Amino acid sequence: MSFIYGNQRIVDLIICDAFFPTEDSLLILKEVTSKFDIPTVIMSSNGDTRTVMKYITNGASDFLIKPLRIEELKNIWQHVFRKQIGAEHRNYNDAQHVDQLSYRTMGITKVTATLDSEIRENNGTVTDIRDLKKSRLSWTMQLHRQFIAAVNFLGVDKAVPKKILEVMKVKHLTREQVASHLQKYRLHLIRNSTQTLHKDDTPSSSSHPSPNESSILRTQLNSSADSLYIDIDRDGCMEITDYSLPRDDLSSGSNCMLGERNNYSPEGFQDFRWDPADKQGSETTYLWNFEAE
DNA sequence: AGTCCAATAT
DNA sequence: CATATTGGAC
Repeated sequence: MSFIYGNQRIVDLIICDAFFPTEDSLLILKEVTSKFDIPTVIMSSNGDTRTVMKYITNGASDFLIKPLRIEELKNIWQHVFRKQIGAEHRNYNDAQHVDQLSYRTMGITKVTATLDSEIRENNGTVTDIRDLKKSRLSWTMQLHRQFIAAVNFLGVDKAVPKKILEVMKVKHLTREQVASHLQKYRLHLIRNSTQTLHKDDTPSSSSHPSPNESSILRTQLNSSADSLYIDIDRDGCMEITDYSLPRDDLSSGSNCMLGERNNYSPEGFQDFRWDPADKQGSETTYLWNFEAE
């Protein structure tokens, strides 16, 4: 509170844990809202309605449930902006205005760290954190399933990134991402095909082919690649799903399917069951099968 | 030090 | 578009 009193002019937003160690966060919230009208965001691991209501009715601008995803923090500047609209009743369509506000909000981390007003100095320097840490699309089982369905729909030989993208109908998915996945998918097709075609060969060459061997096998395969047959996904799932992607600007990132890091098993695509030899015989349906004609 | 794999470069 | 390489997380 002493910091806020001393820096009220440069504090755009307050983020306060509900279980502040030494002070009652509710008291802080009440005092801030009564004296300063600084947007205050409360966060807590406890998100039950009564708790949230308690803080909202006492003036909290938002209530965030921990653990937080970066997507949830990304848009908290809106509370600062909303306050500005109410106070000034102008400029709310000015994109540059928004940028300035969000940049100032981004500086808060620095303020709390240094207890200093270095925000201005940062103004020209602050870069969007998305520029620093680009997230990667996580090909979840379901997304992969849709990918497979699209590929099978088009036919393996006709399945190219652009067409796959059209068939999949997944918002914000880029052609490049599909192309990358397709590349890996084909690689696994080839790998497994060579294993099957040479299953009677010496086990050493098929299980751990040398670089030379694999490239030879691969060229042999390329000629017959068109004859590879791939089963269509059993449920033919073509659900339309909205997957959020790195540069997406969702106001609520709660359903964001983009993981910070994918959760593939060490075996690579085992989670996708690329491997037809997967032996979990029960209800497991192979996403695809193939056979050399 | 090495693997994995989406992103990026060619 | 296909293929090769990179780079960041593990």
